[in-house]
Amino acid sequence: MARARVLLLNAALGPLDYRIPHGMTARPGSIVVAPLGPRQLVGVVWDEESFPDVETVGDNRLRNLLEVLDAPPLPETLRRLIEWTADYYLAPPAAVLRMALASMSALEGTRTVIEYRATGQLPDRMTEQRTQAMERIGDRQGLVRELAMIGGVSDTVIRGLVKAGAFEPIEVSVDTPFPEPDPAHAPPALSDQQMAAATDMADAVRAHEFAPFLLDGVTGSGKTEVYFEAIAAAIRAGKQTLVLLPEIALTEPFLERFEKRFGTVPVNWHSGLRQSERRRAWRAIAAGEARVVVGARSALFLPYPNLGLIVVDEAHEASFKQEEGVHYHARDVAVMRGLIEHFPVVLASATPAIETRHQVDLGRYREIKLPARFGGAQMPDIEGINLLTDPPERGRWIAPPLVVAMEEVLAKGEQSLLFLNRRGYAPLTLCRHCGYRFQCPNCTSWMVEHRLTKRLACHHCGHVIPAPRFCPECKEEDSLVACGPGVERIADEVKALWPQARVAIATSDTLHSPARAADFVKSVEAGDIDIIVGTQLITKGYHFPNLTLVGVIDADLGLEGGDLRASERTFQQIMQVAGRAGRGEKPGHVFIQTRMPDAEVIQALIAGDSERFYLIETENRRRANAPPFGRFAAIIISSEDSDEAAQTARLIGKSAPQVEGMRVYGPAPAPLSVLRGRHRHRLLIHATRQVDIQSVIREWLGNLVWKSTTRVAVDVDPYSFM
DNA sequence: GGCCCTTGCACG
DNA sequence: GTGCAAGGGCCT
Repeated sequence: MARARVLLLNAALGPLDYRIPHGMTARPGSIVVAPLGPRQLVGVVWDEESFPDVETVGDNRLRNLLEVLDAPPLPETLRRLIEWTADYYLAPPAAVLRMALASMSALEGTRTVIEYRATGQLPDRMTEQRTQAMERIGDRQGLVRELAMIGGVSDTVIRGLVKAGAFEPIEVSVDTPFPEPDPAHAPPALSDQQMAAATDMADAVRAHEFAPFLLDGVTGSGKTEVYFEAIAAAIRAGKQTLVLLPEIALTEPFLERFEKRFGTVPVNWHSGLRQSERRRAWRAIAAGEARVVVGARSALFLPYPNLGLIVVDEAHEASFKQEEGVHYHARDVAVMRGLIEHFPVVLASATPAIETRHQVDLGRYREIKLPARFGGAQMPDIEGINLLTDPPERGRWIAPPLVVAMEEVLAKGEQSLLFLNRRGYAPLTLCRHCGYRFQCPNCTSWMVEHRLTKRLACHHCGHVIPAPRFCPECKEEDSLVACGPGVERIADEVKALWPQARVAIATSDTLHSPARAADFVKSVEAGDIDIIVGTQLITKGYHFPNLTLVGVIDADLGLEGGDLRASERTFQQIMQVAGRAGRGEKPGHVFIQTRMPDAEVIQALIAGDSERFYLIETENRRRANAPPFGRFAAIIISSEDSDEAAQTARLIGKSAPQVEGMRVYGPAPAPLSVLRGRHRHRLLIHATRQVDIQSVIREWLGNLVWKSTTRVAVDVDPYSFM
């Protein structure tokens, strides 16, 4: 009898065995519908040998599979990638599988609609309406609704014409094919070095072999142009390419550049797609018809049958690490996909992660360094402003030297950018009278004032309240004060200093849609903006030739958390934002405001010496046995019930195994001790590379039981320690 | 005795 | 995840 082991889309469930009924063809990878109790679930037929520990049940207990869905089976290599990801990140395989089957409607098979077009035959009876409709429509084809619109008549007129034989129905797939990018559309003129780099990558694409690259070069050195040539090689070789971007805000400029080079935009994949767009993209990807896909990290697990290249742009970005559900790092899984499927993976970054640099040092990744173009933009001068000796006035945040520099730039008709990685007006609101502080009811965090929308908002759970007029505690009016700066407050300060200056705020609040982002870019390019105040959103991707001054309002902000990547993150962020200055003909200047002018990061930034920073930081990591030399994992226990969470945390802490080379810290209440109404506790596990940390944790937690209302999540290679 | 709510477990 | 059956408490 034919059996199938099926991984169902249910994270709580391991693989289950089913009978393949007579006449049904189902093999590993087939996407099927299976009965589970009274319900029906989608799943994928899996390889028998993948789960040796699963107990097999007798034939008599098997139920029949109900259906094989009309979608291409999941490729064998993708099944291996799903297993690896589940194993490495200690996640249920079904939770990883869900990311591959990211569109339920795409699994329902080809969907068609009926469109109509003129037959050339005239109806027996003509009316004024019919004549008008037929004239206006001509030989166009469309849905009844569309044709009625074009013809300027009602649906009934069109239906009458169909009945009379003047229009005929045509069955059309709702999923119209995507246009194919043309590698010969507009090849760029590359420098010798760029050409050599592009050739290296293209060779690897054609050789069909695993080859990780670090494509390293300052902003403006042409990284995109170079990897575009690798993409061109993949298209010519009939392979699919995936380009991963760290955030949706960067897709718009990317699409534009891509279209200039290849004559059409690539297939776009992100969480904001509508169901119909998602379905169309998924089917094109799974059919191998989508040649180039650009997307957020969730595009990584889609079932490309024929992937030949992955590019991870801005590969150092922490947003590639997923912090919910399956805690995977898209950069690392991308490299694994390249290894399993034998193709090159390009990590592009002007400020590579320490982990990535280390792989280069070990000889595992090939580094391709692009020098800045001769005669082109150069890295700007970087200067520190010591806030201890040169402070701004009370209640102001722009120090006098920066004010002077901005004044000059403004007078020359050039543009400035002030960088502060804090949305809103002020991060904390308190009552001067009684000391009350506005805190989120669901999270351990302050409510951030947004003066533009007249609200207070929690940046963790999205809770908002209207801006209060009096203190809810002591009822005193006019007693509320804003503490600390956000970008809106900096913008106010700018307006107070230069009332005539045109100021734009660039954050995810103001540039929430691609259209808004495009408008913003246009108005800056057109010279309609003098001063931009922005968060990390504007640290990458954009290129404004007339922008010659960058001011970092608070360089110490990123160092406050004190986690292991604080220095690195600060360095990368400030290098990225500094790269916005002087990208055209004119030289740029960068001012970094700091209370710690002697900190290594700040010194390295001012010296413009990234090599020195990498050396020092790598050495610090080596000494602390931090990644990439040692490893971390976190166990996060959360529950709506505070005692229950604490109790489970203690239980897990008490049961910690003694392992050579491994230390367990905690449990302790998480820094964000309440998040979205759940009380959280954390344990941190620090181990040497020799420890098989996943196996240890699997065994450790596998022996314990806790209430089903308590969630225990494992974060392997954590980026957030909150 | 009957009813409701909570809890635990199976689901192939 | 969800449906169901078992167990315990409490009302009639």
